[in-house]
Parts: sequence; C-alpha cells; structure tokens
Amino acid sequence: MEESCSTVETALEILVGKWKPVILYHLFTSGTMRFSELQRALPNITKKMLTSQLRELEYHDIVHRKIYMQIPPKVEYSITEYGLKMGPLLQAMNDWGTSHMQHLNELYGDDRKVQALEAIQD
Amino acid sequence: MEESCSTVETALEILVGKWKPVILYHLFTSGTMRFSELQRALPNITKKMLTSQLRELEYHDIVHRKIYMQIPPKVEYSITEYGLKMGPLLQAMNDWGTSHMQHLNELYGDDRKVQALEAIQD
DNA sequence: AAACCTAGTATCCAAAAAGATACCTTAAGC
DNA sequence: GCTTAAGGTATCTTTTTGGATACTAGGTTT
Repeated sequence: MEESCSTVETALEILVGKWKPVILYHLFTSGTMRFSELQRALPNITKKMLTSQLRELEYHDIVHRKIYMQIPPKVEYSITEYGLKMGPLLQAMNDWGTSHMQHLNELYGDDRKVQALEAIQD
Repeated sequence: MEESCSTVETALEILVGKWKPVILYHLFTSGTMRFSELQRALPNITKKMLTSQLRELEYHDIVHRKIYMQIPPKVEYSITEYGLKMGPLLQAMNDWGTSHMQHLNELYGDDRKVQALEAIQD
C-alpha cells in the first residue's frame, strides 16, 4: 500500500539530477554518442557531472558504455535494450509536462516563458 | 526539439522534493486530509517541510487548500480536479518503478531489499 | 490565570548536490 | 622534447535542500 509511493520514488531516482533528462533525450534521439559529443551537446555541464550522471544511468542499466582500447581514448554511450523500454514513460512525462506548462500559462499568464527566455541570455 | 527534455523536467519539478510523492499518495487515496492528519501520516516530516511542499503543489494547481475560519484553525487539503488528471502518469511511474526494482534485483541480487529493511529498523 | 489546540512562521544549522579548477594517462604530430 | 588529443579523477567551494527548534495567534478547557 505505502509502496505505491516508494516505487514512484524509484522512477524519480533515475531521473533526478539536473542533467539526466537532457542526457537521455540526446541519447534517445541520436542513438550513440561519444563522451565529447555529449559534452558539446550540453554546453554547460562539467566533465565531473557528465561522468557521474552517466555512471548512475549505467548502474540502472539504462545506458551502455562501450570503451575502445585506444589512445586517445574513445568511449561511446547508448541506450540499452532495457532502457528503451522506458521510452513510453518518458513520452508520457513529456506529454504531461507540455500540457502542464500550458495550464500554468492559463493560470498565471506567460510570465514564466519570459523568465525562461531571460535565463537563456547569459 | 530540445523541449522534449525541458517538459520532462517540468513533470519532474512537481514531483521533486523528498515528500511530494508520499503526500500525493495519501491525498489520492484518502481524498481529503487536514494538515495534522498529513503530519500523522508522515511521521518524520517537519511542519516547515509539509507546509512548503503543500504550497508548491498548490501553486501547480494539483492540491487545493480549504481554510475554515475558526479557532483552533482547520485546513483541509485535497487533490484538485486538474490534479486528478495526473493520476495515470503517477500510475505509469509507479508501474515502471515496480518493474525496475525487480530488474535491479535480477541484476544485483536482493541486497537492496535487505538494506531497505535495515533502514526501517530505527 | 495557566495550559492546550491547530496551523502555521522564523531563524539557524547540517547535509547533499552541483560547480570550478587542476591534474593524469599515453601515443602521435610537429 | 613540447603540445595535443579524449576521457576521465581529485580536490575544493558554492549553492540548494532539508531539518531542528522556538515562536505566534486567539479561543477553549482546567
């Protein structure tokens, strides 16, 4: 009974961290990406953050890490077969998020958008 | 395009905070609850936390706050009509979370369960 | 008149998450 | 023999989150 919230928390656990949704987004849409490609795709992330987030996703078997033994190093990241199964959930969250932003706009006006745009100008 | 992750983040935003999933769980299953009932249901939460989490949910129009002007004060919390619409999403997250815990157990054994049980003994 | 009730605020402090910066490896290119 | 390359790690500082504690209001009970 009480479990119905702890399992929601399990789902959240793997999405939590400022960068995981973006990382997943890129891997889902681009397929396979090198570490440096991800870094370029997420201009403001530090290596430390990117590494730790990828390791957590790897632990959860969402992301696969393929190391090429060569120098300079080459490492490729991709969504695992198991990870692909969470696509629908991400889609559902995305859909809900989209309509919720709409709802907030109806409630409070479009000021939030303005704020978001301002935040981008840095 | 890049929005597909920021809207996932929007969905996360309202779930983030150690207590929001449990609060929602109780309000979804119990219907209407007073502040003090919620406090009893969540034995380890502080008033400050409970208040702030409820205010955030109220801001997002997920939770309704009904004040009775009487002394001692009485305030009832419930899920809004709009909030009910996120039931399916919560259910989807719950389902995914459940099967993911199963998956983790298959990968790493049931040690996590043991740890969780140990954590309860305090 | 003191104590209790509910639903909070206010203030301060600890812990966790995130960020900045510097450093490491080893082979190839100049 | 110095620099560059990629994919990191180590260390330190800042920011964000969460928690502990004390306090408030004003009518009711003892």
